[in-house]
Amino acid sequence: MIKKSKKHIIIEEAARLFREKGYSATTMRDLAAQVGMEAASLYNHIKSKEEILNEICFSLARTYSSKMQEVYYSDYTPISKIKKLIALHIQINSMSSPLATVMNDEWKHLTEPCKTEFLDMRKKYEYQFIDIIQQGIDKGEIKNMNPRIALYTLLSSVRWLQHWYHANQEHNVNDIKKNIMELFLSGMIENQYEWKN
Amino acid sequence: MIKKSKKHIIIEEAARLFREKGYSATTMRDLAAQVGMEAASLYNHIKSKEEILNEICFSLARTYSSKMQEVYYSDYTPISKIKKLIALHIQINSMSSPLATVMNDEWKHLTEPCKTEFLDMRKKYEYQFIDIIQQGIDKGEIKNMNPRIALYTLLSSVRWLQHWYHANQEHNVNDIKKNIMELFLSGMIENQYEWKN
DNA sequence: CCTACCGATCGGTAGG
DNA sequence: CCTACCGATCGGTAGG
Repeated sequence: MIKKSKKHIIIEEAARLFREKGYSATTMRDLAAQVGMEAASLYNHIKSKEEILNEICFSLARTYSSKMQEVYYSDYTPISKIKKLIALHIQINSMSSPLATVMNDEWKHLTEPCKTEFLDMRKKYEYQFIDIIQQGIDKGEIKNMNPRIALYTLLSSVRWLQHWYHANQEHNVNDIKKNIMELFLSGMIENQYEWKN
Repeated sequence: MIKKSKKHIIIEEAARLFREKGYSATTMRDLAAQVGMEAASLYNHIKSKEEILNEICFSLARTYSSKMQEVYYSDYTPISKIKKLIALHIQINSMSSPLATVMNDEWKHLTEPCKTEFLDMRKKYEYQFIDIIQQGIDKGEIKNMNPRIALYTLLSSVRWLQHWYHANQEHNVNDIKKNIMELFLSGMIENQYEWKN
């Protein structure tokens, strides 16, 4: 991105407002004020409020998808693939960028046919992720667990990082990554402690 | 709850709509249609749209808080306390009730002074939960990890259950509870498998 | 619980 | 990029 077009700036500021107030509660006049122009002038750069949401959701969805293709067809072991994907999610969710929050929380305001297209992309991503987990189970690297439950729990678990961007001073991303990875891969229990009842 | 007052019904239907379309995008006319009356008639039972959101958020917040007091001051070990609290979160998030989703996703539309009051309740809850984890670490039951990171990851990880209420046929709640508990307590890696690099 | 209606504000357009 | 403005719809009220 060599030069930030006005459109680009508008979308960035919109993402910030959508994260803060939600898509529906954000008005074009809010956005115009943020960018420093009148509401009517926004329409010289964007077609509609809806278009902005589309651009946000799909740009990030494409990032996830292309990274998935790269990992899925690589030669790493299933565990290594999973680690790479978790790292990707942590990275994206802990960036100060509001894009992740908006995609995760506001996609339901997409309208057809974009909504279906978006959900299809997500479904494919999840399908490939589940397949990697299943391969890990088949190879004996991963415990025999329900791969869908494991996936949803994994993806869900790193979402809180979205809301933590303001406190990134306390721990850096690598610290957090290490903690979460350890938690998922080998659990929180000390090995010598007997907990099952 | 012996008899469902009209107010109770209105709040329940509102929660369903808020979950589906979001608080801001849900209109009082949508809600009126759902309940089977005119928009103006709603105001014989509730004071404002805002009041509905308040009731939803605080009723569930009180449920969490009172359960926390019960667990926090009990004689169980830290690990057992954590298991009880995770079970509570799984239970609430996997109920078909829309209350959990609304509280989690729409609290930002609360207005002052309710918003601050709500966040204070949440802060206290988190503080007590972190304290339990820290006690587990001090006792050597739990690995030495950052308790705040562990907590947020834990609480975040069960949220996907909210969106899964429609597919509850495939696995029952106990199945899911077992899977998630195992994942958190001892991880997804087979013990004999060497993964650290 | 309804009809009738309010002031405000919404996303967006016309025309320059 | 602005002024001026649009039809629609919002949360809510008056009065019965």
